Amino acid sequence: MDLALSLGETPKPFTFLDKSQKIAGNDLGFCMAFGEKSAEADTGGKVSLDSDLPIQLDLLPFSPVPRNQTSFDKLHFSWLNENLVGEPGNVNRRIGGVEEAEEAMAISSPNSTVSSFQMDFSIYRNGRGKRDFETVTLEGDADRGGASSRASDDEENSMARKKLRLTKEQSAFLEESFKEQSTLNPKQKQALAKQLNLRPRQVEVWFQNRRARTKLKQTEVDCEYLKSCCETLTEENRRLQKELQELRALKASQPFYMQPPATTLSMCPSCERVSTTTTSTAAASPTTAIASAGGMTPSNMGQSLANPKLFSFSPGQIHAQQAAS
DNA sequence: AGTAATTATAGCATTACCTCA
DNA sequence: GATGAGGTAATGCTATAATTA
Repeated sequence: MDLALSLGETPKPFTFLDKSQKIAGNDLGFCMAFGEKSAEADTGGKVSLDSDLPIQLDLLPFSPVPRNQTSFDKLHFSWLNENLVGEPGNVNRRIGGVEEAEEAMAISSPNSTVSSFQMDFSIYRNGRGKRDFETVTLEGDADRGGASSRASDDEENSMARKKLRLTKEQSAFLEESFKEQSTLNPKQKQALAKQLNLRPRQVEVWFQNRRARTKLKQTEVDCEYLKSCCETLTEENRRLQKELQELRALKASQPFYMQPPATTLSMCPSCERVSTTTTSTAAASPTTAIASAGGMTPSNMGQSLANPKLFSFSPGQIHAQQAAS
């Protein structure tokens, strides 16, 4: 049994003879052809495909990509740069005129069973040619985001939660898009989904997960930075304690040595330079001195480490100031 | 103008699936 | 072949903002 699928305004005759060339080519995903044996649709809307059923899926590209382009760095994410509906934090759901028609095509009406159902056809193979996940999902459920864009309860019950694996090309394309913009407005999402032959919800989820990964990575980096700061300060504290001990020992051995007045360090908020004021009470410890120099208490020093600006003077500076006084 | 309802989306935590050692 | 760990797609929930009636 041959099954031909054509998604687009101008269905073209299916030329299965061309499929190998189309697959072999590097043009991304607007025409997919697979040699499979048979298709059985179950009531859940899934179709499992066997090995020699010829299927061609033609999709009209949202923004045409030249056929001779072979690397993603040549791709233009024109849709990312357009002044499209909806800014982050200002989601515009009003679509008018041509855009509305276009959107209506992309977002199919849940009630329409004829022209507006969205077909999501996904066949993925891993590197060894093994079939990872194959479904053909016929869904009248448009992407809405949130619960209603997910499979209906019936579909949910009838089909187990399958995990698709994005192809390398899809992942790379999504990565490139993410580099340009970490969030998508609805139209960009639609366009990307169309280009990658994914459901908009999948694109949305991918971006959400990608943002989460980025944040996690950043947290790890921050953690490492704070750790190194902590180590540096611990080492510096150790050094200053040692120095203090030496000074005390020196003082004990030379009781008639002129004792300098105790100093308190303070930082000028404008120039961020450390200045000293002579007081009658000595700083309890070098750590206290450092903390007071930054307008901090030792207990909140840790928080300030995250912001180097707040702790932008080196212990050496303090030392020099003390020596100068 | 103020308000409640609706809708879309982001963030987050978690689950479930898949791959690989 | 079984298994555990890690990666990640998907889900569920909450909070927030924009829009509409």
